[in-house]
Amino acid sequence: MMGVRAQQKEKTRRALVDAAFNQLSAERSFSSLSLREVAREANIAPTSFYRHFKDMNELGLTMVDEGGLTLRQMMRKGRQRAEAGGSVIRISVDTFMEVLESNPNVFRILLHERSGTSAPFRAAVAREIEHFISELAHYTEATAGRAPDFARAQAEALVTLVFNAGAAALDMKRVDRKVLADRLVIQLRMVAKGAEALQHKMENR
Amino acid sequence: MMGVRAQQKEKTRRALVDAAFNQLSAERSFSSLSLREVAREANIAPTSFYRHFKDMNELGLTMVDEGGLTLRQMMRKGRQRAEAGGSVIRISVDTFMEVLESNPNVFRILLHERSGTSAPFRAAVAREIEHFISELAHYTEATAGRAPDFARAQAEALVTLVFNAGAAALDMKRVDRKVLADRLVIQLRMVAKGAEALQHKMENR
DNA sequence: TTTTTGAGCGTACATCTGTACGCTAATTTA
DNA sequence: TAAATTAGCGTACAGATGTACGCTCAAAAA
Repeated sequence: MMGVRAQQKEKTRRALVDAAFNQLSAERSFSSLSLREVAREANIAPTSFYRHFKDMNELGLTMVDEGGLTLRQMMRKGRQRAEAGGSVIRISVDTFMEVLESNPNVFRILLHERSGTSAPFRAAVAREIEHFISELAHYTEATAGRAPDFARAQAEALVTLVFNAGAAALDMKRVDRKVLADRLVIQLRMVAKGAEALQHKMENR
Repeated sequence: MMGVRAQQKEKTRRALVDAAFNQLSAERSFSSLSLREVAREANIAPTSFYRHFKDMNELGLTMVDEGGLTLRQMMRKGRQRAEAGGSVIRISVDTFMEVLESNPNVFRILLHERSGTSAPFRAAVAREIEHFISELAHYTEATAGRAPDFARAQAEALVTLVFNAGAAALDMKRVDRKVLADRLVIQLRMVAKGAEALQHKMENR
């Protein structure tokens, strides 16, 4: 059981993380936030920040980990919906777009730091994306009977296309997102179809 | 004919652009450069910067435009090589990897500002990428007989995969790049094959 | 009860930033 | 030749940043 003191500390820590997430937007990346800004938004003195994080990097990495987890949990929930029947691709895309709409800033930090200037950040984001890829590769291997290497390449392509579309969607209004989602579905089908065709070609030799 | 004075001005302007390009690296993005840093590297006083650019944004947009142009020119040269025969996909990928290796910073600014915090930057990068996509869509339409909408979706997927691989390649050593390039070729073939299959499916209905 | 711990604060400082302003000196124009 | 233009510089300033240091005072440990 947590003492009064530890509870309060956790509360402040959350306030810091939330403050940072809330300050993210299309015009504001994590790396452009200053320690003082985050502290201000969380209503603590700048120097108190250090009671919770060594520096801004540590806060950022926490956010990436937390964000990746959130995203994966939501996508997994969506996949359960797909098990009821219907196009897996379609349902996954729709789920993804919903996640994007309700947690844009979680996606933003992953998206932006993926091509950021800090190697640890890039590695952390890569790790999160890797989770998506390997979950998907495993799924494809099992249900479509792909060879492991092939399943991997296919999954990577699928995730790349989805992430990229997500980035584009962030800037868009709902109507345009719909068009984007439809096009994305077509592109994902291209990859799926093509992977199948290539696999057959290799087997019949 | 340019007077002595205009020549000198152009030279200094170039020094600024080059200074900025040279300061880019995996650890340093354009948006993290300060006006003073760039001026220092170009050996002019900070305040002289304003004789050439309104602010850092104007310099950055110049770099994006210039970079996009460079990239397209190099890719076009590569495409001529492909006309001699061989796999278009393979040759294009190899060309791209060579371009990447000889102009990493040109690619870096496009890559990073694509998901940056400045709307004008994002728009400028999107414009450059759009050039790649429409050149490719036109090519696919002509040589593979795709329907326009389909060719567009396909080209978009191809370019997305290539750019994404490029981003990954920036961090890698030569050996790993080779593995990456091979996988990229497979992914691009998936898209090409799949687009073909989907197109046939639509025609036979 | 007494002692120790530690979250949060306020002050302070060195460093860096963008840019306003006015000058110089060389080129260009008249 | 005389006048106008302008690239580049030096000085100066206000604002923001990260963080060192020492204090307080409530909670936890002894």
